Amino acid sequence: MAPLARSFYERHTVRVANELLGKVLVRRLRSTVLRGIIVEAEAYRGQDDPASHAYVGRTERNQVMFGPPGHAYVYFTYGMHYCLNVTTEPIGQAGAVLIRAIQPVKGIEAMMKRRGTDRIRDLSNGPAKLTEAFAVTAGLNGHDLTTVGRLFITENDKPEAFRIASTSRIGITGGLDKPWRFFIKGNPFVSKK
DNA sequence: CTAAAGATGTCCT
DNA sequence: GGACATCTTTAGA
Repeated sequence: MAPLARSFYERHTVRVANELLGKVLVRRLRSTVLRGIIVEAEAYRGQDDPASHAYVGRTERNQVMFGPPGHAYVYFTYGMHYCLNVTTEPIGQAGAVLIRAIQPVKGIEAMMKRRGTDRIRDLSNGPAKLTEAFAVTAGLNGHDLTTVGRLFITENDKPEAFRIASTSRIGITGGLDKPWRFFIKGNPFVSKK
């Protein structure tokens, strides 16, 4: 399956977050390929969004959010965790979608080894968990997701029907009025309860 | 099972 | 110097 085109990402961030649900994240390592279905995502925009890193304007850390759409924005937080976003909106306009949870499909053995657990449900049901399972670190910050490289996103070749639910975003203090967290209803790999 | 606390680096004021 | 888009471990019911 070919990676999603740049035009997919070059739209309103909330719309992209919705449509990323059910898509497949692909991570290519030296001798392994990891695949998983995106089951939870959050939208973060710019000056209109107090919860966003880009709210304060362009800085060294968040500059990827202002760059071209369809790139990975990886940042380090809480002193020990990485989180994976994909950039959205046209160049110059900040936007990113945080991938919060993934349903493992392929390479589960390798994920278990990386995560140090054999409980499938705990492999990638949270933003920092999935980056560890998928070996995503700062080295992938700014990586182009529209080519078949180390990391990209494709359509699911075995799609199943699902319904989308939305709530306020998690772990933030500002922008709680915006229901910009989206997840697949009833999916056991969604974080929280 | 739930609740509480600790770990820990980087960014921004 | 304080806050942080989190997870794990430990203690207790």
